[in-house]
Amino acid sequence: MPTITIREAADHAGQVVRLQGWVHHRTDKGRLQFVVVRDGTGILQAVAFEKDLPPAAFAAARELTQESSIRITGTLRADARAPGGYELGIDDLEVVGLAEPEYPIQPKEHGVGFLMEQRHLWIRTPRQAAILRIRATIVRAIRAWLDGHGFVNVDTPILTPAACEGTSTLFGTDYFGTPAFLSQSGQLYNEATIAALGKTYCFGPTFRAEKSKTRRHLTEFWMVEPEMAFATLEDVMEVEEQFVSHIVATVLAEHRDALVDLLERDVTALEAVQPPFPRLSYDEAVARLQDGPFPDFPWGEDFGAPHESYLAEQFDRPVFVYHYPTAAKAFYMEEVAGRPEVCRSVDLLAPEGYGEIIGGGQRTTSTALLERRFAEHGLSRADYEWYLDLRRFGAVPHSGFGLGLERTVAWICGLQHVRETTAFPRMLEKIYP
RNA sequence: UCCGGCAUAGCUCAACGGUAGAGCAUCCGGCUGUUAACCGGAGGGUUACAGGUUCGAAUCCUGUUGCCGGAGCCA
Repeated sequence: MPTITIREAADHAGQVVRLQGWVHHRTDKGRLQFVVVRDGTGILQAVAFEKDLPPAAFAAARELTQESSIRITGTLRADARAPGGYELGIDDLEVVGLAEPEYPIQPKEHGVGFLMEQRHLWIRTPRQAAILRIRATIVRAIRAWLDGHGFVNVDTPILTPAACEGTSTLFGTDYFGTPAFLSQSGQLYNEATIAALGKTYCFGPTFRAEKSKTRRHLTEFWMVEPEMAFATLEDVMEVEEQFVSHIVATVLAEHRDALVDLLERDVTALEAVQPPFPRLSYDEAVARLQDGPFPDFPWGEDFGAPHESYLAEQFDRPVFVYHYPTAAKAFYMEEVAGRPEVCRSVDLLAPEGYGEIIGGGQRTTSTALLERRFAEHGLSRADYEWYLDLRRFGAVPHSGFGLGLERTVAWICGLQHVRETTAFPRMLEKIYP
């Protein structure tokens, strides 16, 4: 007798099979019990008639509580009355672990505050499980595309001696008596590794101790940061549009049903994500804002969420905004030739109000410019001697970007908040469970 | 950190100055086709906390805490 998973149930219609999983829901009809089983791959209705089971097994079926783990055997058959079209006619049942009564999460509406407190159980629900599966697919697509395009995975340290960018707040810790910080970016390190390997990327957790409290912020999130030697801003945009399109196409190919059925995602919006993406200079973007609902938007300011949403709304696919004001961006950005007030940076704004999912640009090769920026940003030059070495010994034009995994998952899945994109989100003042 | 809102049974909510309630969940009973089943019964509360106003406060006022939404900042 084969032990099957629910995903492959249709292939076993007419056969006697074994299935193990958790009780998602039970309907007690007396001498007839409906047991809806969840096994991590799907959901299947099983039905136990008293006459078909050993008396002890049927008695156990009558006592099943929500989320009890069970092992059942029976005949799998097509039945239009069952959700999903297939049903398991139980002929024996074994309780593996009887769940205590009053499982907190019911098949009804709950508040998000309550669900986050129960996150360790909430992830069992089909919708949450589907999101985590899609996240895993996105991670795989990211690695597959980069690995297939000559990038070498070089992971960078999480414990770091100083700020990478100097702007955001860092989580501090003690490193054998000296202060250390949790990394907020691996980029600076990969500016070093590209001189050894050409094209590299790091992909791991990133920490920002910002007091940010919005639907697009986590204090711990994952970021993939590709970096390329001999690459310009224009090169990076071409890479980004190919890369993002591949990620979206992979999810559509593997999870269309989950997107439509469980997440109620409008997949036509995702199907539009094909290269090339529209390109807008910061100057043009500001002009659009001023001609639109933000006539007083001052040139030089960074965009807020409403501005990003307005710009992104005008296109059916992600849009690049490049050549931001130098003052609004990180210290390592290369200047635009002849216009030092703007820099060779580029952000990628996702459609449908999801905002910036990628930030990137061309890094400066000028030690003089870096030394000036350290002073302007209040950074200690001594912390960055190694970074200056990269300019002293064979500097090349180089560029890269960082893609926020959780924002990308939220966008592709059509979620209202990034907290559902990771199993155990870390948010402002929230670290349980 | 700032602005706004909310806090009543395990959950989702009602009661809005006059005896604290419902649905779901739980427990007991019934039912051979349920789809968040249905029917009958039971238990379940320091109305977030502290103070104040009042004959009387879940309700009005002040403070605290927590949560939700948004902003700034960022990916």
